[in-house]
Amino acid sequence: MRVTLRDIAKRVGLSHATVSFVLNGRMDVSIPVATRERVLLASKEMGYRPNRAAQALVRGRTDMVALWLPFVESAHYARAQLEFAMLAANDGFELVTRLFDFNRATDGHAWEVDDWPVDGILMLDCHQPSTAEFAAPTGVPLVSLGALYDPSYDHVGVDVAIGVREAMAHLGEGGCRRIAHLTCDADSPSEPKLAAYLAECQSRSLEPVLIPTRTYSRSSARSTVSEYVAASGAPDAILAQTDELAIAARRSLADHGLDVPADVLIIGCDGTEEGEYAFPSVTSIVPPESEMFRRSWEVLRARVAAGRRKPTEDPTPEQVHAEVLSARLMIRESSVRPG
Amino acid sequence: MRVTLRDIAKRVGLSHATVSFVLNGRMDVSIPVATRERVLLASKEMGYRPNRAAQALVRGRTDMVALWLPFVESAHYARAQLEFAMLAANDGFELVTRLFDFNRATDGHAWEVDDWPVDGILMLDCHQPSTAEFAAPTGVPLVSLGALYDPSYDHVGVDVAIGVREAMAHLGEGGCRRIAHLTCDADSPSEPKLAAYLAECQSRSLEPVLIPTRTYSRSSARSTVSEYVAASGAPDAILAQTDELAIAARRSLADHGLDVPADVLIIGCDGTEEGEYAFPSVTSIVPPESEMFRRSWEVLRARVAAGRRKPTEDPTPEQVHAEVLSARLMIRESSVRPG
DNA sequence: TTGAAAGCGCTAACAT
DNA sequence: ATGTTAGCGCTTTCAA
Repeated sequence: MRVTLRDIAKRVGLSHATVSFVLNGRMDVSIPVATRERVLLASKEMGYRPNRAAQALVRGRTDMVALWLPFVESAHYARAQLEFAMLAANDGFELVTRLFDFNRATDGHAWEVDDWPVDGILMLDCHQPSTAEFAAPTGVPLVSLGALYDPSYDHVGVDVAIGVREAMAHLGEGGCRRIAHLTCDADSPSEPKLAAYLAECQSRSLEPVLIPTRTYSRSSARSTVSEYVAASGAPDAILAQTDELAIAARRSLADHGLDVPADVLIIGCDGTEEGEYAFPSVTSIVPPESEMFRRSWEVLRARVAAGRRKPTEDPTPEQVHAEVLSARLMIRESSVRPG
Repeated sequence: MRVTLRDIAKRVGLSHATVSFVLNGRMDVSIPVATRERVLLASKEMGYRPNRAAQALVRGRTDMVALWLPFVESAHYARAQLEFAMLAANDGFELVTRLFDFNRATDGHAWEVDDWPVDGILMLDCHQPSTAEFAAPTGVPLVSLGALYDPSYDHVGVDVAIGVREAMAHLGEGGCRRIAHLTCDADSPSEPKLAAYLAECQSRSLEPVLIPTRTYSRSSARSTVSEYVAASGAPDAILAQTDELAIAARRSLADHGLDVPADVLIIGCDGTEEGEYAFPSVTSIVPPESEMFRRSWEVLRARVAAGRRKPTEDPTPEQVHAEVLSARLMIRESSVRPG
């Protein structure tokens, strides 16, 4: 059986309450240093581990925070997970990653339903009609982040419009007129990259060309691009929704005997290492990842801490933290005509 | 305040115990269908959510399982996480991913210490002296998996030796004599790929050449390979510990004006999509990922379920589940001389 | 300075 | 068929 507070109390001849105070380092209760040390020692010797469930039950919090991610395998999200895991751990929280499968969630399939409660939620690129209804009712602090953020919550968003503008200008300078957008959200005109692309087409008097892929997988993008090229010939350039998609497009073009960047220019998004090390290296619209993660965590941490204050203290009026960073174009080989 | 069992009980005029039985679907207690329905309805109407902490406290389990991963950003691990998240969810468990930072852990820094207890642990590629001491004492069912598995636990390991042999033979047929191994574990002769490589060198009378990179990052591999090539010239082929490292090596060779596969052949490991879509596509030693994940989960699930049986029932003798799958060579462009 | 006792929300044995 | 009751391990008043 596991060591409990009472076991320690018995060993040192104190009440379990006293032991609890000592172990929680509560200096507001005056307990002789000697006693404290005896308790600490015994606790160490007996290998005491607090029962987290019992603590959570009585404290009303779990010291866990959730990271919501789209159900997509991507280096961008893997990176987020690593960074947030460290940030959270530094502040005594454990991070649990939850993959938000929109296709299922929108079925009314109560996805979040059985998960452990968390003290805070980080939502990365999760802004869908269905998202909010899972988060809102719980009253848990929530920070929305990424290019697809929800401005009605605290957010540290990313504005991709600038990056897209730079990309389109860059491609224009490269002599491209027929610039296609490879996207998995062709039917969601509010998707930020798509919206920015369409706006740019308009302002530059270009005909929008959408290549709609069914999923975010490379294989899906490859076949979609392939079909498009077979049917309509290659565009001058492809602006892809992610680096992975851009790389898949590059492969697809190669299947058709077309070279990048000699025949077609390509630009991706997210600034992944995969893109950086690809051949040719992929020009990308890159968000300030680290800053976004760091800022988001700071905001969430503050909210969670505030949630812990006694109701009496300074109930500042609820105000949404609104912060938007910019994604900028990083030019690499895939968008620069050789020679 | 959140709805509790007692609230429901009050509403329907029953005791909270009865409500608990109904909500837990316990058919061994005979309760009229009509009553059951009243309870269920009230529970739904009132939006009842069980308090997970209270349940965990009294049940002695959390319905969470942990996935331990090396603290490395890799598509292979991202994939594992996705698959296990689904498998676990299907059986009513929540998956929490824990990144095992060996460098810190070995400091005696009690890493696992403050995390939530879990009902089971999946350890992927985590076999280090320090690993076991975190897992063993808890008595939690544990399945070790991956190429770096711990045979003293239940395991669904992967034998890379066959794949490495195939790779070396393949390179030999390609006329390679000087085959270098790019690895992050140059000083751990027990690391499976390294061990297999060394054994193959011996049996094929080749001089082993190690290119030891400091971390699993592409940038580290790139500079290490670069230094090696600058100092000793390019080898005939490079066998890399991971696909990511292989791709970094390819970039590094390009930095030196060398082509793959014309000048140098390259083989990676893990069979990632990144490798499949790279230019040239990367020949890889690929483990049967899906099968490994599926089998591991089945083993763990069985152990967890067994842990729940009443002590009286059939205490089968403890026996380690030992299963080892084989990683095989998948030949793609990077290891085939053109023309 | 310390201890007794209540109770967090739930489960499960034991009564009725 | 349903209610009563005793905890699970911990935090936190309130007394002593």
